[in-house]
Amino acid sequence: MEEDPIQPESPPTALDIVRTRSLASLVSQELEAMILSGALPAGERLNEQQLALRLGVSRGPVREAVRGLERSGLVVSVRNQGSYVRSVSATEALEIYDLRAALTGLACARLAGTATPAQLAELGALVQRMEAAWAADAATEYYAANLDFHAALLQGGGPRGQRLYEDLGNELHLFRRRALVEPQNMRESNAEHAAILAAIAAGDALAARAAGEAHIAGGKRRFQSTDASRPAALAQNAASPRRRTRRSA
Amino acid sequence: MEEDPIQPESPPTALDIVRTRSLASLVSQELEAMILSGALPAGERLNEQQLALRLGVSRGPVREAVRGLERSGLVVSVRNQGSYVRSVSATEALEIYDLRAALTGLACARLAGTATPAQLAELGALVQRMEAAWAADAATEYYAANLDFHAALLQGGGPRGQRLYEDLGNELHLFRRRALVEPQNMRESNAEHAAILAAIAAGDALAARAAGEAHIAGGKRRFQSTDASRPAALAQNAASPRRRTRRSA
DNA sequence: CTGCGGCAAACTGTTGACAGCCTGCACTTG
DNA sequence: CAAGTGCAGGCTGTCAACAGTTTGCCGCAG
Repeated sequence: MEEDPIQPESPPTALDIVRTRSLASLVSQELEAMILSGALPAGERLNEQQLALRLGVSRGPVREAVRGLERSGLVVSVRNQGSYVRSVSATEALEIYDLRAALTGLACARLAGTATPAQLAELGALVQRMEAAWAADAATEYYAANLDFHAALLQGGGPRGQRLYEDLGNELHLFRRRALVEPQNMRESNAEHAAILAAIAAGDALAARAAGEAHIAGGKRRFQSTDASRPAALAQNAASPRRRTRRSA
Repeated sequence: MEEDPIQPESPPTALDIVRTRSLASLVSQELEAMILSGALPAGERLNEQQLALRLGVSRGPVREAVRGLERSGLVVSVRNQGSYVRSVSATEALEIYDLRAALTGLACARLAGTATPAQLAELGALVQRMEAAWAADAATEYYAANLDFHAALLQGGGPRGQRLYEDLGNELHLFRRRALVEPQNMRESNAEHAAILAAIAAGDALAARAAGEAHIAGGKRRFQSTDASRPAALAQNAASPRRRTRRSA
């Protein structure tokens, strides 16, 4: 045996990753990270052989990955013309907020009936972490804790809804790299978090749902007031897949 | 020229489809139809070269299509082992019902504020069509009209939510080919349709939302009472991707 | 100077082929 | 007779190459 099957290796950091994940899935993961990090901005053309060369693989896996990303809404493709990082319009962004509100409300309502003490403690710790981040004016820390909080919320709602929520969040990232978290917004947002947690802890499904929806609606409002209504951002982000532009090598 | 570009051919039934759609997208469409029609039942293994041979294409487009279907939740893949039509468990099916309820409620609420007379007329016509189908005991006719009704509902909610709803509906089809529409259920279901329409026509967003959610919840209840709670169906549909089974050609 | 037509480069779409892995059967051995 | 082992077959994962199309540029005519 080349590997001892008895002792469990907790860190999957080995080349047995290669044994379980296909190249296409790894490329997909990498491309998704590139898109969400902004390395591949919205509207950017995806050159297959260039990506293949850069990632050290053939064009086959790249094409498969792109096809998957197309289905998940991060990429749009036109035959014989190429694939482009999807541009999300302002109206689409607003709709996505509504969808996320509905999903969050559902998850909160369910969580109000099924939450374990451990889950409540976890949510409470995250709220405190965000409170501390606000006090320290640590935007990135707040951002991370906020992501965790929402993930924990959705985790209680069900696996399918969780994946849906993540996908929608990714699409939103295409419009604006990161939601602007101003100090005032942080405070307001975290107050809503606390309200959600309180309703869940009280076991009040209706109130939890309303609080969850109100929180996302608040995020939508904050988003609108800072960015979306500006025509500049609108015009910039509503750009359709433009004509191919020859790259100078 | 082999084709006159002046006169607009309303039916796109030509081989210029080949000029706009890639083989991979056509294969994806075909596979999706096969899965939803039951020609490829849940748990079925997808043999790439067999599918390629059957569809008259190479394995490349088939692989790309399968990758897309994997992202949309219809297929699961295991490296070096193959792809399988996804099996949806009973609990997942119930969660999907909840998600669809939230989406439908959202669409109804928005529609209550934005519905045009034409949209209202269309919805009313569909309700009448279903009423007639119920009177004639025409299950398939009712089924089709029901699909149209919900599509029209979601269309008013936004394009993104519509696609989401369709995807979730497809996943539900994986659990049970078609929701059993018994005469009693048809009557009950269509009464809920009428309630939705009334709330939308009245412009009452809250009532419309509640009616929309109640309708899907009713469908979930009807689904549970007829099928899901039966342990047989549960065991059959919860099957995981099983070991490869050699096919006798 | 402007509009048009042809040409060449690049890129996508598709195919066929090769290597590695898993599976299942048959044989051997205790 | 049961359990383990070697072997052949099939299938997936990946790659390299070919054909078709689109695109951008250059030259030419008006």
